[in-house]
Amino acid sequence: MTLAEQCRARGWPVWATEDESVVLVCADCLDVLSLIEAGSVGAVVTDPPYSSGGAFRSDRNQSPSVKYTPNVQRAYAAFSGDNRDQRAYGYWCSLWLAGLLRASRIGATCSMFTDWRQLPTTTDAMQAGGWVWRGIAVWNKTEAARPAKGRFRNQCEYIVWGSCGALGTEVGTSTDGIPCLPGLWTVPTAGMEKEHVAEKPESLLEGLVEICPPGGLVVDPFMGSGTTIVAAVRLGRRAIGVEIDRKYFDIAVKRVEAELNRAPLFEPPPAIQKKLI
Amino acid sequence: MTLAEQCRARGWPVWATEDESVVLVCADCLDVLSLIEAGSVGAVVTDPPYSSGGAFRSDRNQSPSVKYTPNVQRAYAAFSGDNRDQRAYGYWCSLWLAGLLRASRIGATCSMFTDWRQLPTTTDAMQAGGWVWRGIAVWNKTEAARPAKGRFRNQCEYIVWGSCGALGTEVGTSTDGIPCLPGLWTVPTAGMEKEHVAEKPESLLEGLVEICPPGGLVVDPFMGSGTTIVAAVRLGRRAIGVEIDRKYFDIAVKRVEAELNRAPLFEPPPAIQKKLI
DNA sequence: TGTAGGTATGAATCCGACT
DNA sequence: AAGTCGGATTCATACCTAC
Repeated sequence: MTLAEQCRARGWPVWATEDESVVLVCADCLDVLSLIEAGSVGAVVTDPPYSSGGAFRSDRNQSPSVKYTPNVQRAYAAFSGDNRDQRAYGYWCSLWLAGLLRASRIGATCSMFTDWRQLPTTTDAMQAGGWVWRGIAVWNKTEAARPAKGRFRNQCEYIVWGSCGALGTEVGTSTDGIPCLPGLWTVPTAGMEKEHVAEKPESLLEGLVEICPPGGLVVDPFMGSGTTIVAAVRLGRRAIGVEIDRKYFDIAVKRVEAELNRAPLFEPPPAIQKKLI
Repeated sequence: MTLAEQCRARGWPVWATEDESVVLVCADCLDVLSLIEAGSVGAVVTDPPYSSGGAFRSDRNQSPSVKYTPNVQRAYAAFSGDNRDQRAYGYWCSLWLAGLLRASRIGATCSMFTDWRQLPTTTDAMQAGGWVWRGIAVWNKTEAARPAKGRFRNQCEYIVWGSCGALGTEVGTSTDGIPCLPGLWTVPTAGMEKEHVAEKPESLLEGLVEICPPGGLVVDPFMGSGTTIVAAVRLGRRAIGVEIDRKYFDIAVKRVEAELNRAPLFEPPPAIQKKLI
């Protein structure tokens, strides 16, 4: 049984292309990961809920859109899984990271967003999940949440990345077709038409998806509104996306359908910026 | 007895201006910190040896210039204290960080360089030393990183920063005269005439020193070739620098003397770039 | 002044050979 | 032998030299 068939059999909403080169599932990722064929994944690219931004349980218990954007008029749907404390966040991350490792081939990579506050927890969790921690890439948002006198602006988010075992040396783990990738992207968020509080720019995700060999399988267990999957489709990678929240799942399906329906001859996708210093 | 007098009494090489607005000491910083007047420090800005760059003790035991720059024609003098494993590095950092906290006034800040590998250890050590961890600033070195196919370039180093208690709110901790500081600096190292393998660009340190209130006291317990002290002098801060290696201490003294002897009317220091996105 | 080509560089990393 | 050592190798970029 294919992944889509197994998920449908469990009663989860599923959207997939006919050849299942793209499969989107609405469910808890911890339930789905065990169904992915072992050794099939080429790259994990994901942006989990950070569970950051509050020292106390009551702060974290607020709905995320209230917590992160208190003065913003636009209302975002609440998203799930953003209410763990730092220790629990680490344990929880190591759970799904371990599940993804099982599904990954040797030499696959895992790239995962985090903010400054959760960065140490995230590197621990990645290693606890069995991945070899390889480094940190930086996303320069250019805008700080709150500029303040006498403080350095926290204007960056971070991408912690690692590999499933050796990188580009073992049989079948060639880096052919993968370029040298930048370690820093400067992509402003200003003026983005966001569907999700934490939505990332498409050009940023295109840069990250490039670490997956062409034609390889990209997995995003926290799909949100689907930016990672759109980028993967655009760059000719296969993709699996999982999202627990029905509202965001529906948004992601729409965006991925729209991307697949683009007529590439008349409206080619924007060139990926190779150099983004 | 003044700091310089106390250090001379212990037989350590000392260089100081007459008013002791700048004091440089050649000694182990752990021995010197307890002599600094409690509550006098406005900002710690430092770049300790990372003890990075190798999975095995034997790798770290190589001379730092072999470890970090094996193909390079030019040879740098060795520097001390670069051979601790990750746990020992954390303990050692927390020791001198605690010593600096005692010497700091409420609202003082500590900014400390680290690389990706030691970043989680560094944030732990800063908190263990009693500082309130406030964030991470980023130094984008641009071209300097070693590129590799299928990997994100490690082109950034990180500045972990924190405060001695409350920041800019308690009595006497005003942020008057301190601007909103950037959270990312893009400063290439290419073409730098370096005296030390790990020497940082002067403009970068000028940016960091700005977090100290004008006229305040900047301390660098790992002075190296003295870039932090030069930046502090240039921006009108008082400064204490400590360096254990005599060779680098002598270099630092020369650079600081040269900076103090500049005729500011005829050769003004380069304007500090306020905005370095 | 402009272009092309060669060289030096990087706060490493990897792997085979060895003890 | 849940190890250790040492030498080969990585490639985009800046800079230098030649034309």
